[in-house]
Amino acid sequence: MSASIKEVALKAGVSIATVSRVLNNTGPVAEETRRRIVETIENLRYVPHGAARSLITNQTDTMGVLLPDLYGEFFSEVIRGIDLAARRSGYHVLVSGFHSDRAEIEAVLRAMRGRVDGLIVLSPDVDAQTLRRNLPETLPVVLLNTPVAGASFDAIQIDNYGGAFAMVRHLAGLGHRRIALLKGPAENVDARERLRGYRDALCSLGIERSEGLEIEGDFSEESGYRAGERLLALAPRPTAIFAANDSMAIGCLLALRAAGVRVPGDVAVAGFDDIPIARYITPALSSVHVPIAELGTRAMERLLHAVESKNKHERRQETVATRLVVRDSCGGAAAPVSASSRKNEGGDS
Amino acid sequence: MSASIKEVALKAGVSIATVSRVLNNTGPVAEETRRRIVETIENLRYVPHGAARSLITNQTDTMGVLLPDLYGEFFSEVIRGIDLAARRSGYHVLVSGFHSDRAEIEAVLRAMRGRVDGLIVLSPDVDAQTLRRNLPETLPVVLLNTPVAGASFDAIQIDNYGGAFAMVRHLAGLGHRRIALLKGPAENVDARERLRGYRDALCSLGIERSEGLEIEGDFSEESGYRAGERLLALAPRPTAIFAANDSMAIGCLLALRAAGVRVPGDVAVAGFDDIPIARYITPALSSVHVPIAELGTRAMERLLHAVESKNKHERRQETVATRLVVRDSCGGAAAPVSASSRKNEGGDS
DNA sequence: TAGGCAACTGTAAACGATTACACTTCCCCG
DNA sequence: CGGGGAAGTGTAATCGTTTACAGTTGCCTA
Repeated sequence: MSASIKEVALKAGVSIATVSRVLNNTGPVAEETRRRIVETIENLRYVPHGAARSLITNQTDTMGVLLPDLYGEFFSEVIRGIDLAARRSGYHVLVSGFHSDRAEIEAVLRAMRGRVDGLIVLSPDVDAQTLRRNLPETLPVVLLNTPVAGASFDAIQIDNYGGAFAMVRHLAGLGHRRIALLKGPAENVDARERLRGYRDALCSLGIERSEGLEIEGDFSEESGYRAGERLLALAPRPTAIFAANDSMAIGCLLALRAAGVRVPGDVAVAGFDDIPIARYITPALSSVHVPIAELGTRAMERLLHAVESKNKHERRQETVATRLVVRDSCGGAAAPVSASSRKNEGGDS
Repeated sequence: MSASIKEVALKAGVSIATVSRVLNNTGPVAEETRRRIVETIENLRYVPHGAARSLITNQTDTMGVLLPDLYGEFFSEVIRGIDLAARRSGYHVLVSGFHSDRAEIEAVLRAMRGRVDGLIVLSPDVDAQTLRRNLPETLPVVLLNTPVAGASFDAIQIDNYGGAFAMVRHLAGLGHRRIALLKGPAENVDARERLRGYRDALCSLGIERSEGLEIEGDFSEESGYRAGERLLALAPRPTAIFAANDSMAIGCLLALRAAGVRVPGDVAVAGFDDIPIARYITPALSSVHVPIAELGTRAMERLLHAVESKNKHERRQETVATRLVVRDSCGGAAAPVSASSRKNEGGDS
């Protein structure tokens, strides 16, 4: 294996304590000695052993990230944001991704001991109990887009509510009154919040809500297609369709196209997430932009703060603002509009 | 902090050695004693300390992944493949992503000591020298899509050559003779190999190559757009355009659309990578599909093998096959065709 | 000139595990 | 009845660091 501090000390004719001192710039070392040691270190290409250091300092300079079984752009963007913030502060990132069942998550959670200084958990499936039970109490944790209520964890979330609210009001502003909603899975928080935003927006506009205009979906493109077909069969057709995510919006768009319905001429369509494809599909899809990387960055910054304060800081729930992106599919103007910027501090859910 | 093995030993009334034995199932332990220890472990919610264990066993159960500044789907897919294979064998994954300059890469490489058992490097910018100089010789390394020639490293690559070759022959099979190539950056290996495949395919078809039909590009959508404009201005227009990646193909498509040129009616267009957008753009883009996740999986499997054999195994260069995906943009048939499956063992480049 | 303080350095005890080795028992077999 | 081997357990060294503590200088000041 590669050289240890002992060998460096030997070759430089000093004790390991002195080597350690120049390594960490702690305590005084004579200039001449320092020079000799630095030189030896370079000759031997010595690098301190991470694990050994961790053992004594009780810190690993590593942050863990726990992800669900997650596809595509969202995943990479969130990691990008996390890694960026982490590296800026000299931390490494240990990812553990693509988990499905709970036993697996528990195993991974436990395996984190002695490996990370903090943890970001992004998982709709995990409950606060499971977390607390499988982690040392002193380990700082930040929940990312994870539905754990209560003030016991730091948490960062997308402003689903505000985004949906803004989009519906935008559609209404274009003159639409019969606005359908393509719902996401009922157990998904994002979906629930978007639904809430939709309903409240209608309410705020004085438009009466109709059960028939809320169609079931599961966030998949296919469910969007089927929903599109069902919406077309409706007695008074909706004039606008708001899908709770872009995949469904695209599926819906395809169904409309197949049926010969013009978008936005006959029906306006909008999505949520602003995935890259949204810009390219014809017609270009209006959507609610979610700053995914920022989500990651914010979570990591929060975590860094938690680590610094030794987890004794005040817990906080943050919401990351979304942004309306208006394109061809809803026939509106072209300028992006700020959608929301709620920031909810303190511990209430 | 959480309990240590010492506390477990104390509470269970045994020595730490015995606890360690039941932990790792090494050596004999009386049934009654084992029961008592297991119980104590669960009561105390004891989990072995990763760093401490690493120190003595000299293994971390973690694999490092070094990535360049990389966007989107490719990134997440490759990580997915890597993580999948890693977890299957009980390893964790330490990512370090989004590096740009070399000094940074060196720093990260060194920081890996004592943190990982092996390393996957995915970086067009790093040379073999830099790698060897900053890593312990005993550390297994697998290069992923990284242009390091020679037999000194394990390496996995995409079959860029075969994919490009197949696509050009497919276009020719549709009757095209003037096939333009939209090149990628000259310093990029992927781009170079695709260029080589293009040229060789033309040659194999007895079509004479024309300098004018090879247009510069840098893999960006914008450069694709500009290239599209230039191609339209050409005296005898090409009847088909093969872009070295999908982003450029899409840019090109937009340029053609803006100019009122019909695709595939007037000009056929094809790309490379088969990014998700390819399916959705109108007309749907023919492309060469790259199994990105498989790339990651294969790299990790190779790495696991290297770790098992203590890095004393035979080095090997592998190539992952690509697959032709024919869609509307080139006006051909609809059935996917196997493009290539070279596998090149042993050490020559 | 003695005492004290600063600068520099070394010794040794941690950190939390694994594991070689040695030590009891106990049982079995000749 | 004695010797040997297996089973069960403990002691202590070890991994590569950091760091409290103590020791040695040398210089300054009273």
